[in-house]
Amino acid sequence: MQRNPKKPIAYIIKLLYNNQKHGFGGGILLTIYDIAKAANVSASSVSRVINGKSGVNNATRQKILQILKENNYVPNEAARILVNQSSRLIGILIADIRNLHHMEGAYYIQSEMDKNGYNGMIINAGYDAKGLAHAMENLNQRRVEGVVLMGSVFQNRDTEKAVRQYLPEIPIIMINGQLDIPNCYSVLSQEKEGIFTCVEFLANHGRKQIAYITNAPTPSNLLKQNGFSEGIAAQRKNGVRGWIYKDDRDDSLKGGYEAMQRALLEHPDVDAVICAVDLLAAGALQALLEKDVDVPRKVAIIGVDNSIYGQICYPRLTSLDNQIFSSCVIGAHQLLEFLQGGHPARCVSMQTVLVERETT
Amino acid sequence: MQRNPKKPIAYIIKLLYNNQKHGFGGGILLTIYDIAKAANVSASSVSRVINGKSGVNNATRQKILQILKENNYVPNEAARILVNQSSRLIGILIADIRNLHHMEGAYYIQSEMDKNGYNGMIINAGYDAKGLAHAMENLNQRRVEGVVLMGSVFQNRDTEKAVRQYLPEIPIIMINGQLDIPNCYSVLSQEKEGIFTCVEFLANHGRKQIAYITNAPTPSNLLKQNGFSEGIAAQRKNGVRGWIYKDDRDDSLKGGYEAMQRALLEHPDVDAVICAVDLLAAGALQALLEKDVDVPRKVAIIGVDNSIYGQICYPRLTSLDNQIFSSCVIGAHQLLEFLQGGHPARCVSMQTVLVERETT
DNA sequence: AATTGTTATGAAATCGATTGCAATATGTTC
DNA sequence: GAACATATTGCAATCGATTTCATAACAATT
Repeated sequence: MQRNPKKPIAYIIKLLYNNQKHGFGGGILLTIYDIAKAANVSASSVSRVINGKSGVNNATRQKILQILKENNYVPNEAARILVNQSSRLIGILIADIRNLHHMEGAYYIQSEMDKNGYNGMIINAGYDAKGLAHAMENLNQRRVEGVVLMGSVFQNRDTEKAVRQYLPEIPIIMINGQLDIPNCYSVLSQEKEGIFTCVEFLANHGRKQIAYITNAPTPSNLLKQNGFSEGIAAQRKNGVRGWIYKDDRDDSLKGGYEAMQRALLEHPDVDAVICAVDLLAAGALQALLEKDVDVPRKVAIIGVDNSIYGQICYPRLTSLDNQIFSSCVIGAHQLLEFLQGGHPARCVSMQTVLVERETT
Repeated sequence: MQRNPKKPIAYIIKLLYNNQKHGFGGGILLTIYDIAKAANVSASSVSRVINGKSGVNNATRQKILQILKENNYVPNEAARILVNQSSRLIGILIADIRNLHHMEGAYYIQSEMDKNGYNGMIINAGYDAKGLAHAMENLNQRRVEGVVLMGSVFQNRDTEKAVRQYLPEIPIIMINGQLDIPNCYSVLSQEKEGIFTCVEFLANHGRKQIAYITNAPTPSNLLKQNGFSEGIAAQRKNGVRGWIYKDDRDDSLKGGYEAMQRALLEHPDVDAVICAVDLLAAGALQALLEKDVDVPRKVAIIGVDNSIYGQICYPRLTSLDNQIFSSCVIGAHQLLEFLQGGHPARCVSMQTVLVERETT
């Protein structure tokens, strides 16, 4: 073992000349000037080395490189952003970051952007216009170069207004929704068609009395509901009937539970249920199990999202997968293409997939 | 309605003098110089108004205020960070942002910091040392003023090394874990004691053959496991026996399921199961239901975290609540106290609470 | 009217990194 | 050895905001 390990040169310098010009302030965070002084060169050369640019003698470069490493130099991002006029930061807006499905999306977006040298900042925007505006102002302040809106909750006038006010000219990617503003690109999940085929699927398996349970009337939920109505209409000739139950509360699990109770009361012969999200379906399942209704023999259930929630249920939930992974990867690539000066597709549609498990 | 709404003054100026000194570059983002020019004052005065400082004539202040508002001015955060030598940013490190329990913690931390004028940046660090170091370098680059480590996965030498290397001097808050470095504060959940009392609880309800299912050997999981062992030891006099099952895979649901199957095979008389996390318990419950074992009559189950997962299960899961909400609020306040120059408690312990539902 | 005190205002330096341009040093060719 | 080309290097301006200090303007006091 070495007795007297070499002390970082610039660190010592930092301690000695503690009140000179250029970055000898408090703390032990070094600036390129500290490094330059230690290497007996100018800050320009240090900068060139850091950024891997040519125009530095190889011997000098190696020396600077070593001092950078020895002293664990990390550039000041704020200074870089300021001079480069580019933050390489994008915002990922989520109404509630405790929503598992949306965080999964954020994860994919973030890792995709990361691979391309961008940082993704996850922001909890909340559900109201005020929180949204506040979040967008924050993102503007940070000079983000793009924003991803996660989920159709953001498809509304308030968002359009806030975007126009705080983030004009910046590319917006919307996962599962559309906004009528310039530079907005979107990935849409064909949930309406998906629910339509769910009805078809159930009808083909002999189900005739189908309930549909939905919660907050987000654009996505309204689309799905339409898909249900149209699906029922298409199956009417086969004697299929349908009813819609709404329960617009925060707790979807309880919402599904109580909606199902109502459905059983009003239509005891119901033999299938489609729920707008898995959590509603989990609640509905509980209501059925509580009444000792045989699932799927007597009543079939289908949820949406193909989330872990459905796999926790027992019997395990059949669910319509809206391909959040693919949607987000595509969304991230739309954004990257735009940032690189290209012209991404305005809107990409994703087919849904019915994942059959034990409740159908 | 007004016919000719006043065009924002500074915006027009921006368009006219598009290549002057000071901030007339591309885009339509205004600088204080733009505002200053529009108001016929100096940038100093604009800055003073923006920051609500005294030393500006009231008439001038009102004029500047109006122009700021009209033009939707938002300050450049990078420039502010640079000159103020303060980012008012903290990092929230999470191994996997798709982990619901940890994101819930992040949510509480973020909103608590938000109330106090700090921004919380959520970073997905991954489970390996390389990802961790990368995350910390990133946070250093952004000059964060504090870091919250979410969960005991970060209680290890790699983290200590990475902190020392990239974030020396910066306060670290660890939720449910401890680190042997300066300026590290922590909130510990007394999970060991909690599991101990779970064993006691089960024994008091006449359970004699208790299985314990655990997954990845994180410090928290090891503690809980010790709590189980000690609990069993304490109940041995009452004829209670216990067995530990480990299943160290990514998919906890499946892990719990298969561990339970093994337990049933090796010890058919098992009459209670404690699982290190709710998701394991959900899997274990499925294995029991599949074998038509009566829960809780024949076998009782207890999980840990009191998460939504447990409420999706049917019967609904009894779970040991480790008070993530309170832990995070306390952690955030430790951080805030430190940042305000105070001396927060080095370590706060949180009592756990057994939330009884239908599996006991 | 002269002096002092107070308020309002702007010029200039600063934060840390990048980069165009000028200056210097080195190498090449005839 | 002179003229020219090329490779290194550093100075200084720049990004946008904040803040100190000096000056100007004005009111109050004797």
